[in-house]
Amino acid sequence: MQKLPREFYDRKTIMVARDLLGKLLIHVQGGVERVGKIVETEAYLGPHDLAAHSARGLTPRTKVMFGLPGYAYVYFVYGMYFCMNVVTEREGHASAVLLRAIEPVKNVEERGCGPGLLCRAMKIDKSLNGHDLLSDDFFIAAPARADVFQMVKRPRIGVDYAKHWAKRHLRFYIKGNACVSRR
DNA sequence: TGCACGATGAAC
DNA sequence: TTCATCGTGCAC
Repeated sequence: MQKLPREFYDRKTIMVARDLLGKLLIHVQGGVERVGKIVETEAYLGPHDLAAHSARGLTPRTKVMFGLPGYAYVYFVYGMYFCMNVVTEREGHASAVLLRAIEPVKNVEERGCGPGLLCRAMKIDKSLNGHDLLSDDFFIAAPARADVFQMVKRPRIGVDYAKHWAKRHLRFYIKGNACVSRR
């Protein structure tokens, strides 16, 4: 299991979003190592992308998105869920990849289908906002044996307000995966 | 200082 | 289609 290097994140956001499929998200908390396989992602390209939070500019909330690649951007939505992103590209580019679903691999008791449930299952909350994903307690790694799969591209979920940006196929998932069979 | 609205999920 | 629930951003 190889931890992804900084250079992995310092690339085109769409490439990062595609390449994150099949990778392992690891969160070690209180001596418990939880592992989930990433099966669905969405790319948010930067301030010019009207669906991205960074389109609102640099604010206390989006600060992490404007920072270095390879850091976690965790935010609170709808008064009850957390969503986790991975910051991509150079500092100031303000782009990120939203992790939308994981498949439980180890020590994950709940299903992680959907960005809110993913965070709940992996015990990810606001305290991990701005956390370096090259750390030893919260990171992403390539599995020892990469599985073969087909990738599907679709429009992103819940961003209808973003005009033409809502139509672009910036959502990626592993074909046939149980988590993303609907919508 | 107030308020409309979410990168959601579950129920109906 | 509706609702739970509250932080964020922007209007005033």
